[in-house]
Amino acid sequence: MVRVRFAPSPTGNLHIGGARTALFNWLFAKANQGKFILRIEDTDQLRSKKEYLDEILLSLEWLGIKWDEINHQSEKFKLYKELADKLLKNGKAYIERSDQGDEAVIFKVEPRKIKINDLIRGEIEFDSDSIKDQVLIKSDGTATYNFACVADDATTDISHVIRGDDHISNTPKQVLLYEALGFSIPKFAHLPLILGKGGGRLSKRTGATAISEYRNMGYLASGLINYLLLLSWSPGGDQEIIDIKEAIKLFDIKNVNKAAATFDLDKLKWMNNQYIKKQDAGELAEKIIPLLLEKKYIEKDNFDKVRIVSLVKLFQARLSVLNDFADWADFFFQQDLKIDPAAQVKFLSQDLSREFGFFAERLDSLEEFDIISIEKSFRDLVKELNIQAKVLIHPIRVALTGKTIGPGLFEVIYYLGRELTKKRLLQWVKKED
RNA sequence: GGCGCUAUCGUCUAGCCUGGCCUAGGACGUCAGCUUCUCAAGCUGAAGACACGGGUUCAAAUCCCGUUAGCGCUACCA
Repeated sequence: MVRVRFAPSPTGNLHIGGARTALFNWLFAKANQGKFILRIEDTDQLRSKKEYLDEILLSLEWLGIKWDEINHQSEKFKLYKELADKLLKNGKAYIERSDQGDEAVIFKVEPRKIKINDLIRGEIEFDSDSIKDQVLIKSDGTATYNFACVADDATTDISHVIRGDDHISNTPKQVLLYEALGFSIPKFAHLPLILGKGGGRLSKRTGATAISEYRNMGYLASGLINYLLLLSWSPGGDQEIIDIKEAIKLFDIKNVNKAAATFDLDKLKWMNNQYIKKQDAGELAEKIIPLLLEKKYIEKDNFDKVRIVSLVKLFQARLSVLNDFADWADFFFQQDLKIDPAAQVKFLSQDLSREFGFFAERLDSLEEFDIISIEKSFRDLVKELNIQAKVLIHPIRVALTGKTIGPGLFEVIYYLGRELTKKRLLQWVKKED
């Protein structure tokens, strides 16, 4: 039975690297009908915080990574003590007393060679000469990372330890402990690291690290998952858009790369846009509505959902992140239009009173206020005025949306509605006495 | 410093195990064009890589050795 675990420590948020490790573990479990266990490594009582734990759990849930079991190291002090006593009894560990009289349990490292067969990297050999005797139980009575890790993996029957590259050097220390304790050794797979832009470690400076930040920026869990999946893994061909269901079918740990990968926000954005385009506009609207409420663009229990779905459709293809919608569609929700100064200078400097006035009149007299009729009335007007359509389209767009960019003008007019359109047009018509 | 890991376009990668099908494929990004009321989206095209040096071989991106560079670990943190 395949049993894997993801073991975050609640001393920080769930970040990109952790999420990728969790994803690969989860995928490996799913692909092999195994179990995915979440272990909270909270032995560091000083740095572990409840809010971090909550954030990690929430982020995993948001990503759709569900755990079959969960356990906390802070509740297993007794286990660690028992195992340490066992090593003390059979002479594989000793007690060291500090000047203050505190006692620590130390593991004796005998000189020898340790071989591990990594599922991703193949055989790696270490010499225990380079490993010092290891502290098992600290003088405050808590277990050290390597000891707790082995104790937990062994007693929860973890079959495969899939974790970050940074743990390779811990592996020989842990193998020694498995053997001393008489436990069978799990299979190891070390995932390459995810680097920040420029090659260094992923950090705040090189981009957001917390999963929750990506959620707040309006990334879709599906898009982020697909992007993460492609960091250091590929199905072996050219396919890139792989949803989670297909990923379970295709995932094979043998196809994990050995080299570290650099996180690329541009590609993440592209990927997210792919998923936004694929998603049903109604579902997308459900996710966008909270953002609009937050901006006070709409009022709770008092908005036209159908209209919002239509507006979402208007922008869907051009959204990299959900939050883009609130920025680009603001003119549909704000009474007082904010006009981009540069756009105003470029398109509204000249007097368009006559043209705007005519168009407002035509819209007013339209029997059917639909997109086709709006466009027809506009085309007729420019023909009569003997001007090019775009000469008038751009200024009107700026007058109505405050921007030079946006969806098709006639759709904009339709969804803005007759009255608001007229009002925004007429603001540019100089009154003559 | 010691130990370990890694090395294909700027980035993510396919190919490497099982040498010839590789004048190295795809994607993001960049640039150009098409479309068009703008911006996206879409479509078409372009530029762009086997880190270096030695082997082995009829033949090497692929196998071997070395060099260089990058990264990780080297805690009574996890």
